[in-house]
Amino acid sequence: MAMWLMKSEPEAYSIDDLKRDKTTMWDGVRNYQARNYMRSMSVGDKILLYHSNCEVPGVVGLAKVVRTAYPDPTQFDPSDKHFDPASKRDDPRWSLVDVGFVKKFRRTVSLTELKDQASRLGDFALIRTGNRLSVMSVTQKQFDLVVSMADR
DNA sequence: GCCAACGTTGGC
DNA sequence: GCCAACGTTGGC
Repeated sequence: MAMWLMKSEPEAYSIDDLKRDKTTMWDGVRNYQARNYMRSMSVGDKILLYHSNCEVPGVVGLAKVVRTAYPDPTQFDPSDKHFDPASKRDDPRWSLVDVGFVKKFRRTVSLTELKDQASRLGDFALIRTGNRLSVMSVTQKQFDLVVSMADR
């Protein structure tokens, strides 16, 4: 089983929205590496949910993969913000997975705290400078450390 | 709102 | 295939 970290802007879609919806299509990802990660996901893979572009950026809870990758319908919708006119229906460019709510942490594990733990986290994509990936893989050790930080 | 660090696009 | 211009991400 693999583990991942996925970002969202809470103003667009927050962990509270996911808690309400139970599951959601993780649509709108328009980055090839992030897309490739989603295509490699399996049902049951664990996800650290991260809030970006907000007052306290950080990991806010856990989710899981509930459906493996399939074409992102928003790429074909001209009225959608993420419409991609270059994507063909018989060869869709963008994929998504369905994500299910698992739990919301009692507190946010902030980006600042994660940077403070950089030496224990090892090579963690999230805290590499200039990283803008919205989907990244994490190791079991990194996953467990973040979860233990949330319990403090 | 600023801006650094990217990724993508398109002319050549 | 190079690379400048442009658009986006996301912390601060």
